[in-house]
Amino acid sequence: MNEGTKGLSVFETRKAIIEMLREEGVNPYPDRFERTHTLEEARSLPEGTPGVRVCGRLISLRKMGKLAFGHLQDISGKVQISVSVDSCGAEGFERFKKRIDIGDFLGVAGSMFRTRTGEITVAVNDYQLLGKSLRSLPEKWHGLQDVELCQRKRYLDLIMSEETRRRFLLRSRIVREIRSFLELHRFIEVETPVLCSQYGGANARPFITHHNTLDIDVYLRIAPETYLKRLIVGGFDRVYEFARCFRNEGSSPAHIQDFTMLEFYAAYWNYRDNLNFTRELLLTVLEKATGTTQCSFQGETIRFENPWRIVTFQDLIREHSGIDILEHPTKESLLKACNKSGIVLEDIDADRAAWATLVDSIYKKTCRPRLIQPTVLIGHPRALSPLARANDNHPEIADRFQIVVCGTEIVNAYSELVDPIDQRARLEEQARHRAAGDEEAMMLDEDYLEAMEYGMPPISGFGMGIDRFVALLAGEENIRSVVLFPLMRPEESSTNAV
RNA sequence: GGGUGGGUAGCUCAGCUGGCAGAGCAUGGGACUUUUAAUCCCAGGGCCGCGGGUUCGACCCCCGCCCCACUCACCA
Repeated sequence: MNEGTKGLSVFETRKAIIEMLREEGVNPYPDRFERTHTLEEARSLPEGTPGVRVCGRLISLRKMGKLAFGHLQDISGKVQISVSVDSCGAEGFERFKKRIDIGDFLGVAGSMFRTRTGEITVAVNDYQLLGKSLRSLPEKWHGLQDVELCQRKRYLDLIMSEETRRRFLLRSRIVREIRSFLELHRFIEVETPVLCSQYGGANARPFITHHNTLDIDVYLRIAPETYLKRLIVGGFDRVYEFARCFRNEGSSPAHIQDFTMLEFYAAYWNYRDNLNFTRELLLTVLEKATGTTQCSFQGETIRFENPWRIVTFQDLIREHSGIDILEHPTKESLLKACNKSGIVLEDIDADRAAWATLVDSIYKKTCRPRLIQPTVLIGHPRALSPLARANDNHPEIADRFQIVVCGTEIVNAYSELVDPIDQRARLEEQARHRAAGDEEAMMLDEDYLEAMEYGMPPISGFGMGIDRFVALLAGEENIRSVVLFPLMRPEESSTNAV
């Protein structure tokens, strides 16, 4: 067909075709195409509809002597096209066969008809190349199977996999519905710094970089919390942010270093108000984004509409390990109880770990993996929550809740600590942990403390891992499956190219 | 970081006891006016992840390294 291209690679062959096109006066990369319908819209047009102009990527092609069928694909769907000697003329058909390849972007004009096998199809009487492809697409039947390739070349995964397209469209829809629910409830969307001279709001190690002009090291935020609370001080009494956060720590199916966290803060609410709101938020978003308030995970049906079990740390740990943490108020006593119950806490530095750290690790070890249905966990030790308000009646615990689904924390929320003097004392405590070598302990943020000293109303805040939430609703076990371009080590070829 | 599995053509995958590197899709040539994993005939395409070693001979065995997935540990 294309004389003189025998033995060349696909890439070289296609480049040769581009040269031929240019010689023929055809621009292989034109600047626009007038489209009348998306492909999904075209599919529902009645037979005989004339003047249909659609476009997309040609993803399959079946050529015969005087007739060819293929499918165009766009984000809405696919539609079959037919190009023939009858509809495009002998010359037009020959040029189609010689110059158009699978993978090309193509615009066609024609009318709708139904084939013998009943498929609605565009009978093309004119076509235009809209973007020449130089590489062959992955195998049409299996698509991209290599997980590494799917992540490195997500665009190919998206071209080849309907399931992948649906997954990322779901993510967009979830974010849209969350935003719309918050807007409906008068929350104001804001953007706070990603590059910070102080980091806080969570216990995690940050990424550090350098600001050349100011000649200071700066951190990528690990959470937006203290900035959002400064805004409450400033009078924005309901704020939220979809915050890209960065934590320089290990990766796992549930952890990625560059992730998205939704945080919102509402003045005049306590954590109970927040829990009621959160339930409404999640049920509404689920219903609107997925059409149901259930999802399925590892063969289990997760029913969000059922009443969520509310359980304290103390009761939950007692239930799963037999240990009553309040009967063991010192770490020595608690460690002894663990040994007696046969709970092995490897990698816990028994000398350095505080009582609260032990509690947390007993919970993660014995309880969290078994919390499959949505569970509201309350009664966290105050020491685990340096920015949370202590309970008025039980000052050793925090007014805080977490929502755990499928063994994963989805939501973390509390009544915020708004007392600047108490906050200073707690951050000083954290600073002592830092000095003792705990890299994840929070920094003492004078600027934040000063903001608090101007006065804060009652506040309740909320944080949710968007990637985890989406993965849950998409039935994915690895959050990388719902991140378009997860960070990976660069390939050799791309490092050499520099 | 530890453990397990994987890396072979652009893609999806075979590859026997260590004995010439294979198929399908894709690509090039030919036939074909209702195909849809089109079909039929022919052809081209390989740093078997990288580097050592053992061997007459290594995709295969041994050692080291790189990348990916899962898993354990820390973190959401």
